[in-house]
Amino acid sequence: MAASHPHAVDALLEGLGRELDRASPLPLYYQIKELLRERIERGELRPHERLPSENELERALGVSRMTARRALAELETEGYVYREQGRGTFVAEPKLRQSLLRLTSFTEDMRARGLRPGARVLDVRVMRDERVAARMGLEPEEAFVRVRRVRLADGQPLALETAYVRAALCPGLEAEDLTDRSLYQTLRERYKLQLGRAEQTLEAGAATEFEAQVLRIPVGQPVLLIERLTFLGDGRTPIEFVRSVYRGDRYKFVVELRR
Amino acid sequence: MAASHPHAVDALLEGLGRELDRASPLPLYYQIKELLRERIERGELRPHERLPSENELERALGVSRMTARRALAELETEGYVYREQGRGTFVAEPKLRQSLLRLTSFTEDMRARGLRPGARVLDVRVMRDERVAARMGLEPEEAFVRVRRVRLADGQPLALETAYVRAALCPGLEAEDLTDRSLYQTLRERYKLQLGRAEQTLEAGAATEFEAQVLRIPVGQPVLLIERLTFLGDGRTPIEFVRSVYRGDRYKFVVELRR
DNA sequence: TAGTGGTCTAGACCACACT
DNA sequence: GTGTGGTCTAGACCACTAA
Repeated sequence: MAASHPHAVDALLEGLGRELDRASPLPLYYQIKELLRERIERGELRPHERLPSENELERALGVSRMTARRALAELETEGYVYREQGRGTFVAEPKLRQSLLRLTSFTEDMRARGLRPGARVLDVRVMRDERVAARMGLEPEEAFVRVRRVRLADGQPLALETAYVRAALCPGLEAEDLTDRSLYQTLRERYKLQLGRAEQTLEAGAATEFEAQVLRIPVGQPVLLIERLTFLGDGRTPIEFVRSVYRGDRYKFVVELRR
Repeated sequence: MAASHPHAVDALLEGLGRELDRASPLPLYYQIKELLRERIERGELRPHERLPSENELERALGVSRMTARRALAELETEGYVYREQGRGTFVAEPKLRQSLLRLTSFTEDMRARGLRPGARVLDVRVMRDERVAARMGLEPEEAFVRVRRVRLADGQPLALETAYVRAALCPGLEAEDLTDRSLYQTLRERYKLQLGRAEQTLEAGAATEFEAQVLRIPVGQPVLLIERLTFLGDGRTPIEFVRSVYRGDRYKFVVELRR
């Protein structure tokens, strides 16, 4: 009984016991995992607070140790908790969870960095592009809305962004004003398009004359080239291909890798 | 007995049985997983080829089903195999494996790309570095083993890699020959250090004189700078800080973003 | 019907941390 | 010493797939 709040775990276990549904088709380990995850995300369990041990879950919920163990082990691989042999299972820092690879828009990315996002539209047109279509696994005749914008951070040019969005999935997008607006937010709110996953590549390059002019840097300066192929919620339908050119001196890409 | 090559699985099981070491301190499930993973990465098991079933592993290796199961289940979460109820366990497409965001060594990264990894050691020393220590959240007096290597892909220089490993956690590392050897594998197998997660940043830069000479490119050419802070399995104990400089014309970083 | 993976139980021994 | 997580065993029943 080493916890600072002796009754905290007991109260938690009681709640879990009430919510666990043995008649449900959902596996027991999954139900336990989800119940714990909800409490962590709602902040009812604070970072570094101890979760029930395998033994406590076993007794309180009437499940075997392997079932309790699986719930805790999956929470660990998903980054919600960390486990220490001989000590227990504890809620992980939210920072670590957030920095997991999430599909974010430029707007969200800048806000997370404490910068004011912006966008200046250079060009919007409906067009075809065989290479982009091939990259997305589509027919060469596929029509795209191409949106070319300068992305700003606190008013300063940070990136040149060229997005190719499938015209068939968002009719009329070319008429939208995308100045200082998130494209992803527009797709979500106006066209009800839920984004799922994206395949992204990053490489180093040197600024071309056009890029240098737009980004206000000398020709040949290092730039970070980022290409992203985004899919809808089903994980298979491509929706957009984006090529972005970031100033190398002002932008750093951050990822969190696991296992 | 539905396999197209009825004896393929039998031969595989025989090999596994010989390599499994019950006296090893490494867990059985881990050994089985690694042996299968090696065969997949070496291409001995082709995509969509069936792996031994849990039952077959159980009988051939003399382990319990849960142990065999855990090896296969972890291969699944790591993207190496897919499992279908009632059918079996099969080797996944390499493309899907690569795009998953995993904490991989240079060695694993190159193998996944179908290239032969290598390493030429430039310098190994035990030293202090206040800035690196601060970056890792350690006392300024902390001692590191600094390993500076040229990383090769198919024999060609691809990156300059400088790793700072905490000397206290791997005594004698400076005496190891890390030529053409994975540092992570050495940490895992010789020092029993399990890596957990890593925080990584990527940015674009221009090659310095030294980097250009080592990578055999002109000074000022674009390079991809990757810094990685790696933690042990507990997710909180820092173990190494690595700064890598990749040739911009030959290396592309791939990530898969979700949600 | 036989084989597969998915879930679950009820034990066991171990290394490790705390006190 | 007690409690924790890490590994492992030897069973069980189920849903699903394929012959």
